Amino acid sequence: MPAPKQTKAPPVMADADIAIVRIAPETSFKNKAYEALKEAILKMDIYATPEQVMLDERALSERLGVSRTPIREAIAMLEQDGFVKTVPRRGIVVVRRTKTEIVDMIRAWAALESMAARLITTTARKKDITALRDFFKDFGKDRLPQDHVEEYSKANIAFHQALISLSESPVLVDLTNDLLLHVRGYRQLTIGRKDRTATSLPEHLGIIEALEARDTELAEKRARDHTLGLAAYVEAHGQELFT
Amino acid sequence: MPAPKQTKAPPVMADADIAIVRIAPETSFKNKAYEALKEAILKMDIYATPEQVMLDERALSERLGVSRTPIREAIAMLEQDGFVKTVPRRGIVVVRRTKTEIVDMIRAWAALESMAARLITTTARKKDITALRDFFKDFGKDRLPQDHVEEYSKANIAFHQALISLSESPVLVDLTNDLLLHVRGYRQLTIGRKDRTATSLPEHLGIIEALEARDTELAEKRARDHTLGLAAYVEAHGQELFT
DNA sequence: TCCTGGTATTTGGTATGCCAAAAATATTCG
DNA sequence: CGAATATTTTTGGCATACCAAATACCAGGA
Repeated sequence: MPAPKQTKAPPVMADADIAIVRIAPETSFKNKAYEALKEAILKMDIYATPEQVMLDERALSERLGVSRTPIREAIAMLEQDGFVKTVPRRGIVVVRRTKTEIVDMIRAWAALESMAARLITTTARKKDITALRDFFKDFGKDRLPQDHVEEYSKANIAFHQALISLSESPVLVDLTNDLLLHVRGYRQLTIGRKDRTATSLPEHLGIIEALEARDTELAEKRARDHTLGLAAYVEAHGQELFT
Repeated sequence: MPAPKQTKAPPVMADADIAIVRIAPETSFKNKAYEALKEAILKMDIYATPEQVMLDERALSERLGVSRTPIREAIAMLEQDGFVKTVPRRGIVVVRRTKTEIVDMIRAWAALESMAARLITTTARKKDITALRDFFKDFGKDRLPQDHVEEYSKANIAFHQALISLSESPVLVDLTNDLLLHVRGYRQLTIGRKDRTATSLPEHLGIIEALEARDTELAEKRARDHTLGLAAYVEAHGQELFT
């Protein structure tokens, strides 16, 4: 790139790169509708309501103040995610997963997380690994997780997400987040259970130790077994939730 | 449920469940367009063309003989899959993955497949496991894979898909297939390489043996290492493909 | 010739309207 | 009264028209 001429030049764009990246294209209605509907679906306790939940395009478009077109596109996206299923001339139903499906998802999650653990042992910085302990700093002998289930549950999810992120693998992160969204509503009812919460913390610390020790095989195994334990728990005790 | 009256009843639906599930709702234009576009994208050699490939809604709608509406819904779905990315007022671009992304996907694939192997050792029937050998029955000492790369590549993919299916885990199957679609076009250029093909067959047989022996840990390890080997290979030798 | 404006065109985004199938409701007839 | 039937309403699918932003193109002037 040639140096700027020293003579008085006509007004040109300043040479210094002004910090203008690109005018942010304000998200389209389609994407706004997608986010809004996704959040609404995740928020509603789908497994608590007895009859199946239906969505109505026209009602939604009126509710969100946009036409049906962007709504329909958002629905199409949600259907790809597996959150809803549209039945022609019938309606749009919010998908309920069966217990078997949830267990299956948790197993896949275990697979992805154990791979993340494996990668972390070879690439992550010690500092970042140790930082994982912070998620549980509020819990200990004098403040047991099983006495603060709700709070621990949040820390738990945050820990797992941070763990996966340390792998620096966008694919693992994305896939896991997707799975977590499906399992989540469910977690509120099961993961928080006291009997499991008690064993959860030590297992988490065990994973962190293996990561710090750069023991690839052990870290993978502990991460896998921990989440598979959850799967087994749901399979054994989650019956009543899927009537 | 009350028992049917024994008196001569007026013509009603037969009691025996006739195997009619539901009149198949002939797929909508939206879904047809989705399948058509997906196939077209996968078929085109996206990594061979120098300039980025763009799609045009109007051209597509004319080409497929439908209006833009179902086309746009199909595009929205493909975008969820990560096959295309639409830029407002600019166009729809077919996404190119970088080498790093492909490697990342293969790692995730390895994670899922190793979990499948794990599950198979505890649930699959001996007969079905043994049947996996059939995919390679056309290859041997007198007919080396590296001399029939194209044919072996197909057998290879079929084997992996059959393997995952044996896990009887819909989630693992779906996630793996999705990943495979992204990696596939790529495989044509890399997996078929002679140097790797030579080691592939023995590794496959090793996996099958571990499955037959119901050795959970070993099967998992072999499945994982086999696919991670592919990831390492692409990472090391796939450079020239991503100019 | 080259730069500058301005104009026409392209392209995705959105709103509307109509259609047919399905469901819900009303009606008719034995 | 009850069941079969006709009618209305509901609902997703699709086509079309218009908009605004981004781009491409073109004419005029230094």
